[in-house]
Amino acid sequence: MPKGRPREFDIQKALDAALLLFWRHGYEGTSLAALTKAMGINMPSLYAAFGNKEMLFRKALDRYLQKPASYLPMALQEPTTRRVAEKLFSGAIDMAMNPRHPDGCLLVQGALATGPAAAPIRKELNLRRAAAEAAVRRRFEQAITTADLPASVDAAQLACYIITVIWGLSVQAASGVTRAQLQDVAQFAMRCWPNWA
Amino acid sequence: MPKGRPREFDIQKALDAALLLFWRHGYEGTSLAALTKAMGINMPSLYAAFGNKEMLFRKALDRYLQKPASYLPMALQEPTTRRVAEKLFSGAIDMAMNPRHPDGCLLVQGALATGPAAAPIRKELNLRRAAAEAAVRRRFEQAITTADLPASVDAAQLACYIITVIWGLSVQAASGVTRAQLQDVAQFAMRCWPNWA
DNA sequence: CTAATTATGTAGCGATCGCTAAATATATAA
DNA sequence: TTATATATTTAGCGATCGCTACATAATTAG
Repeated sequence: MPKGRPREFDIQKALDAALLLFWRHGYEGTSLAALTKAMGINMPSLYAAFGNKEMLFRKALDRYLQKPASYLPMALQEPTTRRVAEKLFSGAIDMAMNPRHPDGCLLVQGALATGPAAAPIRKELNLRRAAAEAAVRRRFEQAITTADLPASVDAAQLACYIITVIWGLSVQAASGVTRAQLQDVAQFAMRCWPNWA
Repeated sequence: MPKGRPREFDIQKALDAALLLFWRHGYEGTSLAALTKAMGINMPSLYAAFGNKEMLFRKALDRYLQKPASYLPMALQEPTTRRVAEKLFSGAIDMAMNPRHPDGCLLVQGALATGPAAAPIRKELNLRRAAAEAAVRRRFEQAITTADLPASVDAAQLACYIITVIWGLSVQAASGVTRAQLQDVAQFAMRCWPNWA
């Protein structure tokens, strides 16, 4: 046990509460007053445990990627690229429509357009979205070497298409569209999967 | 000429300046101080001419839909649904990548996730996005009656797919993706256009 | 025990938020 | 001219923003 007075709150539960708020209201739309209230702690405890608002958001973002958004690395482990794509869509829809947390994707609605003060967070999310697309691209490049995809396919282009549709699904989810509609979109999007040589 | 002291600024140019700020920084990320500076007027003039921040945003939104986002109703006038879809994509990309104004789409990045104070604006944008999708759906429904689309096609599903991809393209545009990449995505998305009976 | 260390609660910092009262300036109407 | 009406300027309102100083409480080390 460390020295000093022990912390009276669960740092993970507090982080989860912060994640939910950032997810629902965005980085700029979430005030520290709302955060401390939802986390059940007061301001000095928040600053001692997480640094400041920006660091708190980054830690909530890490947690988001590890837990609710883990569908993406999971999907990349599917044996065929077609099943990878299908899993990416179904996983994105399941997450964006899970009633246990806000609709949509934190990477998209966390800070898409912000004031100058939140520019570092906006850029961080840009990088994370680009990283997600790069992970999908690498998976497709690998599939070309194993002949699961024809060599004529542009892996980067295919990944950009899949990810673009997923960001679109995230926007739709945040807009109140039904799960069935998103599933129809995903099914439709899979119609242009490469059969071509 | 009306009575009283004449207005010393062009109300349309001021509105355009406000539109650019809202577009780039979102509703919450745009302060009235930044607005008055960019519009070249002071606060009482802004309130006399536009009401308040929310009304100013709504008027900027109207102007956005009439001018930069007019590609959508234009595209719906194309003779065939395939060309409608192609024009929707190319128009969306041209607008979201026009260097004369911020990247992306105001309907998406204006207020996707907000704090409670901006909830009315967020809901307004939800409605406008839904209205855009409904307009595309009606165009496709009409195409079924003229046999440009087979009756087996679900017009609502097709419209939802097209619009979802466009929102995704808007997110990608706001992320710094290149025009060529978006054009590849659009070309790829058109691969699943109905040839089926 | 005392000393050192860490967390909590209270209170409030300076800055910015959206917004407006009051005075002044410039036009038309009589 | 005088009265009326609208716009601009200056100044600052109350509220909230992110953040922190300070005192107090609770633990370990010695």
